[in-house]
Amino acid sequence: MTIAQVSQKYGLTADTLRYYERIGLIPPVPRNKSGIRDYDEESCAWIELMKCMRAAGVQIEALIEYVALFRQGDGTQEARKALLVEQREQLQTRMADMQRSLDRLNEKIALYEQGKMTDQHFLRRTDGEKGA
Amino acid sequence: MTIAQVSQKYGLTADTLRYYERIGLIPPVPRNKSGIRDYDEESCAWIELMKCMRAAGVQIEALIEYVALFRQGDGTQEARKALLVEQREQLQTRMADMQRSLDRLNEKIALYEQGKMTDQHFLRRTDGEKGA
DNA sequence: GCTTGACATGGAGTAAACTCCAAGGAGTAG
DNA sequence: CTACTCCTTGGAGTTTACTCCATGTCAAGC
Repeated sequence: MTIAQVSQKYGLTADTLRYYERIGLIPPVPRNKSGIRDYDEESCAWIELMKCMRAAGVQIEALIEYVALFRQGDGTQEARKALLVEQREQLQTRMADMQRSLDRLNEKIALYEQGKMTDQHFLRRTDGEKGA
Repeated sequence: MTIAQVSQKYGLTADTLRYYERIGLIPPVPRNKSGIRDYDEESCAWIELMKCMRAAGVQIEALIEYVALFRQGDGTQEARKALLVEQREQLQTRMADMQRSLDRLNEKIALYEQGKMTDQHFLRRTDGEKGA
């Protein structure tokens, strides 16, 4: 597959795909004799994985390190696992933060829906002080 | 409360607190006769709210607009509610992305835990192609 | 009265993650 | 052969959200 096709397939720009490869977020992509990228299934799978991780906010640095360990191979399983566990924890923490935020948004929206929002009332009671 | 105390209380630097006020992420904080900020409960509540929203990744732009509408008052309830609903949707989308990512991390970690990770095996089977 | 320390402002600098661009090569259509 | 399009690289530019800094003010302590 050409870079344009992969770009289309995953909704990432060609620039982003080249950028990901350049910084080591994905392993080097195979090239044809003219030096043009020819993405195979493995490359695509890496891209899809990284798209998923990035969409979830996992830091590029951590992912680069994972790929580096992976490419190094021999005896890096423990380190890789530790890295994944660390990222999982961070992810769970962020999700908990988001849940708290979501709860508050829901409360506020509910107040608006109940029509309890004359401006002056809202001003002092729910946002400024008690945070409904 | 002084800026130092509020900084301490919420774990945000004084620079960040001043920055938030400057860009309108929170309404202007009351000052004493020397022009020094004297945070009251309402200011603190705004800060706490914004800390929560920011921790969840809600964009500053949207929050600034919310505060602007809020300060404008009269007849902006619908717009404010729409804004909150929009942010709630984005938050839910991001949480779903994170859940997908979390599921994949859990799968991978489980494989490492089962000791199914001889390098060559892992290389082709789970990461490169099928993405376990 | 002078020093010290916290706070003020405006503006420059930083980090992360892209995003864009200039210059050039390779394959195809006419 | 020429034009065209898509690809290449290296490097500069952009956006978001802070973070740091120079310079200055003011109240309190010695």
